[in-house]
Amino acid sequence: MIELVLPDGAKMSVESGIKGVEVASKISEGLAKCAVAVKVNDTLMDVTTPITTGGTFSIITSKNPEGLEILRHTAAHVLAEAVEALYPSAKATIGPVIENGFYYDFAGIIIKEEELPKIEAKMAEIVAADYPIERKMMARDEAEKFFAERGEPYKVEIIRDMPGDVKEVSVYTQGDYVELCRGPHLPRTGMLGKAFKLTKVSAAYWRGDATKESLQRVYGTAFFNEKELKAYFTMLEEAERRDHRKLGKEMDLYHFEEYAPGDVFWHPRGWTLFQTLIDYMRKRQKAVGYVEINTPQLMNRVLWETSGHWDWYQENMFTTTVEEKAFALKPMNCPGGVLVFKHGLTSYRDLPQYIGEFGRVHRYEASGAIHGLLRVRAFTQDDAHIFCTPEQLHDELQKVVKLMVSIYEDFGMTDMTIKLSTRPAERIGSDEIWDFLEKGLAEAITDLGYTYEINEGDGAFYGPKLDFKFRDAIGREWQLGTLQADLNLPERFDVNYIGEDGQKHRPIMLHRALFGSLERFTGVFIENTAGRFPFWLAPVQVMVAPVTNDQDEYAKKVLKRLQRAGIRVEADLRNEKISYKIREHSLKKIPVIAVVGKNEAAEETLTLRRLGEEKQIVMKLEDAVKQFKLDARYPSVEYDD
RNA sequence: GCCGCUGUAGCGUAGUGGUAGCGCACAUCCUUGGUAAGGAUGGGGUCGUGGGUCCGAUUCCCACCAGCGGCACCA
Repeated sequence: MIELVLPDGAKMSVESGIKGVEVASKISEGLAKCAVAVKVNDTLMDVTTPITTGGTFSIITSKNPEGLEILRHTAAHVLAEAVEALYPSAKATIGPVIENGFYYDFAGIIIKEEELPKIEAKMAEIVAADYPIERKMMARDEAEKFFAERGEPYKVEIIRDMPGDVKEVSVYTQGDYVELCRGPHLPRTGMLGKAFKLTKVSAAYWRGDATKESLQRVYGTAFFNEKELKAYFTMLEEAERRDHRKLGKEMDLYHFEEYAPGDVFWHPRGWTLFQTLIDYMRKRQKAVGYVEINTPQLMNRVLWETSGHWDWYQENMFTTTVEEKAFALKPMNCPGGVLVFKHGLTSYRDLPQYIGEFGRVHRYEASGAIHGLLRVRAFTQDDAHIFCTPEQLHDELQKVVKLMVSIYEDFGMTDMTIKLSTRPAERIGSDEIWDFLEKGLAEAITDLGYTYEINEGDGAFYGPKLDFKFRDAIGREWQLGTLQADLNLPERFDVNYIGEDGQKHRPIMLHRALFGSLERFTGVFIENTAGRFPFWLAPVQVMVAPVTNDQDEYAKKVLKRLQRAGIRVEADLRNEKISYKIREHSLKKIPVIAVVGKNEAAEETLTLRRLGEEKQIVMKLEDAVKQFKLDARYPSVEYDD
């Protein structure tokens, strides 16, 4: 006999070897019916696997997040069975659960999007057949032989590559289909139900390695009921409406041309937004001691060889040769910053130094990587390099993180994840330096009460980094802010400061960008706000709209008054009905429409309609000016008045 | 870069082996209307680019360019 402790603390004594589903039916038959899996001592197991050890015990149903993962994992197996049935040349590889669904990768076939309904129909047949899904253990060499005979070379490779101490593996059978898998799974294919859908096809590399063969990936998703499935697709459709590429066109912010793939043509309204972001950042940075520099776009290749970028990234650099001298467009601002710092001698008394640059950099991104404003070939970083002593490192890192978070809060962007990227396999600098810097970054974050995830081996070649990631409309993660610690560039460029002892010492260099790329930040921000910018950021803050042309003179007067107050204002004097103008400027997401008619002209007032609000407010012109001036102020910036 | 898909006016789209429509936008005129589309008329297209097949190609084939979805990459 073994003892199981239920979630409510109740203890249950059962014979060893009992199945999870049998335990469930002891509690209630209903529970047994909807049990997806069980959890014994934090290990998930199939409901049909004999339980031989006592301990904590819980039943996983559709209510648990683990339940949904198991459902989707089983859906992936059903997908694999359907594909192998429909495409005899298909070889199954792997099919994991991912956020919002699952996928399965196949070798030996090409599947087009229009073939997905056919596969879904086959999956439905497998569900209708309601095969029991059975787990059994196989000796490792037996399993290898078994899958080799079934013509599943990828399964064989997976078994071969398992660690040496693995002696047996689990396989799952549903009908004639057999899959190598750790499990657990739904007890029967019928439990998958109807709430699944294949969503897209794409290519993927075997084992994520671009030098290996290309596989056919099929993505899908599954839920416990059709209502949730439908809600998921509704949510996706709404998210697509927030796509910055769509809103960028609708709001007339920017466009691209074939002549310059991945390089933005900013329109007046988009550029105003862009410049406002820079203006805001400049004020925030100035307030905490940053200075600003500007360095050349094009610098001699020798500089990039010194910095190490040539060795690492020459494939991704734009280069040109003039009079037999090779130059490269800067892909980073750091060497420029280093040269400015190095120009002259710096005393320890003058550290730390905060040297900022709104630097435009060019990187030849792979053609398939370009994505709207989120991944471009020319972008502007709100870059800064901080030179400090090792003793100052901890404080300086914390200051950057605090400033970064405060800035995101001003934009209402609080849903971020912080990643610590550690030393890559190929790098420069000694292990002692990496140890010191990785520890410094980790402590800076934890000491401030934030948590981070580790991206093993994902650091830059010259140092570890903290990345601040945000999601776009449909949930893809994009890195915005970055904070990098670097002892290598100072070494390579022989950067020094004069210490108290009169000797030269090596400073630590921090690289940091808070927006990261202004272009990317703009894109993510558009998607986060669905284009409804706060007043202080809106490219056009107020649109003056006369009811009839009789009020044109008053409208012009209002326009001039607001312009003089520094408000970004336009007047729509076209011969159109007021409802037409309201509609048009609302669609362009202009925060305030100031309607002026006969009454307003007579009384020197404005009737204000704020975006998204039905109610109208009548204000004296001068009161409105005061209000707009307050609304236009940047958050977290001190104003003297 | 890899695999698949797409490319028709500024934007959104229909369509075809016999050189193209529609809506919005734009222009002119009528209308001067108080909170999400008033009406009429009109201009605008080498159907992504270059080759090929064909009597004839925007349509079929090939290459290239660009975009989209993933993968790989991302200092």
